Amino acid sequence: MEQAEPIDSLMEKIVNLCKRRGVIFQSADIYGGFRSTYDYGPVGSLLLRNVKEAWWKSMVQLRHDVVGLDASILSPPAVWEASGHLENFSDPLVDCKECNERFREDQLEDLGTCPACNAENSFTEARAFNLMFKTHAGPVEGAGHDVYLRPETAQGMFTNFKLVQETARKKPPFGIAQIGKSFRNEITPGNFVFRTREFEQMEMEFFVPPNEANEWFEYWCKERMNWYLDLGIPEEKIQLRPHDADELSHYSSGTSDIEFLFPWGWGELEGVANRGDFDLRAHAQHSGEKLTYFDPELGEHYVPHVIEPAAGATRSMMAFLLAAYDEEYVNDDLRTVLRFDERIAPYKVAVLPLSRKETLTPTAQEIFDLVKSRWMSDYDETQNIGKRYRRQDELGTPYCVTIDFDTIDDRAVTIRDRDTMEQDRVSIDQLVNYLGERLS
RNA sequence: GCGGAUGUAGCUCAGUUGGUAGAGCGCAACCUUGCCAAGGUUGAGGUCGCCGGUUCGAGGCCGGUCAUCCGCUCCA
Repeated sequence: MEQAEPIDSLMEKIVNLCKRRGVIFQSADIYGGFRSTYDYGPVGSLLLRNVKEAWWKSMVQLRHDVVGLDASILSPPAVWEASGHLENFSDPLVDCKECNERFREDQLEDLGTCPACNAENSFTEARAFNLMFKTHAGPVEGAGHDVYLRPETAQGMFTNFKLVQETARKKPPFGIAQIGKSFRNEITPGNFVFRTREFEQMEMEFFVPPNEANEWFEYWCKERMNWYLDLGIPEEKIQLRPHDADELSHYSSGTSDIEFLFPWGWGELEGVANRGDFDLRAHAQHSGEKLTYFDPELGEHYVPHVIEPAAGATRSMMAFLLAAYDEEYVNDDLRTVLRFDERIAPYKVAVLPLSRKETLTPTAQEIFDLVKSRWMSDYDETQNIGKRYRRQDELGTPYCVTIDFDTIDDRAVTIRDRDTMEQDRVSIDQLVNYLGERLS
């Protein structure tokens, strides 16, 4: 069997597989692509959804002390003045008055000489290039109509803190969780979907009494690490790294990153930050609203402190892809398998009639109807069975159900396991039970 | 943003000194009573990233632009 040229890097294999199998496409592909934006295809949209649902389940559904929120993406400048993003969330840029080239001030070797045209002392004053996308609301463009696309989902939890706390009748320690898109005008996006200007976050703000902040910080670091491990990220590819004092964001008094070992090195999947009372205090000050909690037992008001586990949904999805990727040789043929945890796998079950003969079709349809109402399933009847098994392997489908000519007589099907490649003969009556014991 | 490289079919690539495009795999249809990318037949699919220039003629040359990769820098 002739092999295609081996592709050297794991990233290239992943990008290639993502395009071939409908996981991730570059946006506006037919127009030559648009930098730093990606579209999630038929398989990728399932995968991303599963990552988000696994997060939501562990953070909201299975807890009594966290509630959900879905806040707006557009927000007025006042929010970002209070949050500090208008002031701090920027890079200093200078322009050369001679050649109009633009540079990052902190990257220039010699502040007096332009690297492009060698002009002396030609730079403008440093100006902040804000990383927030700005647009305008209503028909009139200009001052007073500016709105911003949120650069993080967190502020929605802070501005809604009081409403959520009162309507959900929660008292600290409690959290507000949100999944949604955020936008940052990054100067240097890259590494596939790792750093993009439009991305999806999974953030939770956990409000605690000030004296409990440190223990909750430790708690969430451990909890979040376990989430990745539980979903199949191997221990040697994930680490918790505390930030040095000079790395801290403007809002943070302590942060640890959960990092994954990407092919290019360690990269952040999630930051667990101790934001103190920075945000609620700032919003209280700017809005004039009282954002405190009255503790009836202590008989006093206090501003809760915030522990924030903020994860990247899209980059986590890429980490799960990379961690799941596996190759092995079967009969001298390369077999590519995505060994996803079944909760992450795009399709849980594939229904594969052994032949396209009319005698099998009704039964195959019957079985597809049976499984698709419970699990996201695929149906494939083209080409030979071996080829179809390998296709499902590349999508990480845990179980394939095949219908053969005996099925018509004995009402039993063959279930093939992705990881062991072993087969079980199971009666159709028992099929849902059999799969239900193995899938969530 | 800077430096370097690259861009030809869904994927991986080949296209000799300019003479208007090929392969393998994949995909689709049919045949094969068939369980791990099998075999046979047939077929779809490309204005060679995009725009402009030079030329009788450009996938090969020139300019611009968009995108990707590597390095620097930076950053959830």
